[in-house]
Amino acid sequence: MARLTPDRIVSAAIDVIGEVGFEQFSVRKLGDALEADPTAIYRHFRSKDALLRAMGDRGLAGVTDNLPTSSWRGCIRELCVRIRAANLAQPALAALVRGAPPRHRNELLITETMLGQLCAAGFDTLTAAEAYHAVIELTIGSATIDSTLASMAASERDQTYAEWRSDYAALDAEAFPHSVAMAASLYPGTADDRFVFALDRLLDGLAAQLVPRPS
Amino acid sequence: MARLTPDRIVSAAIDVIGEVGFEQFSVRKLGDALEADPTAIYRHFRSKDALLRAMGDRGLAGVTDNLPTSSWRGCIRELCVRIRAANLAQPALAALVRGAPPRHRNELLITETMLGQLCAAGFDTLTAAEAYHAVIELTIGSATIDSTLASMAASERDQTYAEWRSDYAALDAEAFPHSVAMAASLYPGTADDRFVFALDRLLDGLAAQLVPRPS
DNA sequence: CGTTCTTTGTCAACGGTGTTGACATCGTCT
DNA sequence: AGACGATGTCAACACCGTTGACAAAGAACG
Repeated sequence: MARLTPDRIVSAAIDVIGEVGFEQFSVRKLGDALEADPTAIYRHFRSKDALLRAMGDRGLAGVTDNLPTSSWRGCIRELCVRIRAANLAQPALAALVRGAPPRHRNELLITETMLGQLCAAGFDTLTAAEAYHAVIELTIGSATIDSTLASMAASERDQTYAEWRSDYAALDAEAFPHSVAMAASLYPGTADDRFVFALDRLLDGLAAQLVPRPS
Repeated sequence: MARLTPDRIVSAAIDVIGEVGFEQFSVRKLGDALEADPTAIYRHFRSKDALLRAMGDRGLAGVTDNLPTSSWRGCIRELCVRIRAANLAQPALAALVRGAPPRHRNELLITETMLGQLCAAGFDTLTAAEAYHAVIELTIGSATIDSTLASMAASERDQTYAEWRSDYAALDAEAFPHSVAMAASLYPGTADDRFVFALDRLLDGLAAQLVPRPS
């Protein structure tokens, strides 16, 4: 068997997570997949956390490449959609949000791109910073929330949504009139659709900040 | 020692988490704090997850009481600020967002309140559902991201922010011009301030959806 | 009252986890 | 050839959530 390398370990870890899910991912299972002793991984990563971090960084590779630059809104929108997709594809990324945020190269590229677009759009420094944080919080936060459901099979996911809707529908109609009435309409479209709707509304609100001062 | 009750267990669990932190919280330590066998907890909660859920719901108690009803925006805004505060005070809450359906009473009250406000404001059913999900994702997601920093002491937190800003300032000015230039302006105000800014912009965008059809 | 039956606490144990230290191996460089 | 550092292997530690068997303690009922 070929030698162990950080790259090979990260690739295998992504595969294993894809098979057994993030919750069930363990160093021992990773060792099995690599056909190597689990503890050999610690020769290449100081801890499981460091491994997850490296996986996250790989997931963000290329996320700022070839973005549409015709409008700041379109650029940021596309970038956020990609970040979300990367997060959902790599549960390790979403899980890392809770710990101290690692400042890797790809994340820095995201920040640079967004700040550049916002400044070019005409936001003053303070508002640009606020807008950057607003967009990032929505994107990362939403991805964190949706990451577990995103890792489920489509049929299983649909069934979960159906269960939740019927939970709302089964509530006491007097105490929860709106919940019962709207039960069938909750969780509309896909989670991606709902995120894009929220993002577009946020961008609407940010764009409105721009209007009062047309320079 | 008095009998074990769900209430007593939840209270003790909150104390233990306050002492040892959420990551180090375990059923065994909870058993020690209760001076009871750890497995006795399973007579009152089906799993550790169910216990955490109950803790989360207690943190949300009263969150929908006495909300300002003069405007739907003001009401939802205040409600979201309270939800965020509850999440930051209870790390268990923030950790639970992973695929947890809102089954508990206080969570249901939140949903009911928001849906009622949005319907009363004039949103059609679909848009109200989308708006609800948008606001909730921003609020919960943002709280999840900020929960780790929120658990730090103020001085330590400020130092962390200062470190991050100097990280940005120390970047290569050619590759990351905007990051370097805006380093001092990043993370403006408090995390709460930044959340409220994002929430207000999202509500701006949602309100704009309302205008085109004044009925 | 006695006798069931259900609830609750205790104990031991299972199978899992991340991680460490000692030991063996192997490639490389002097 | 010999030394040495990097890498893989193995056993073990200290935990973890959870389960099943068993005992005590009430509650329900004839």
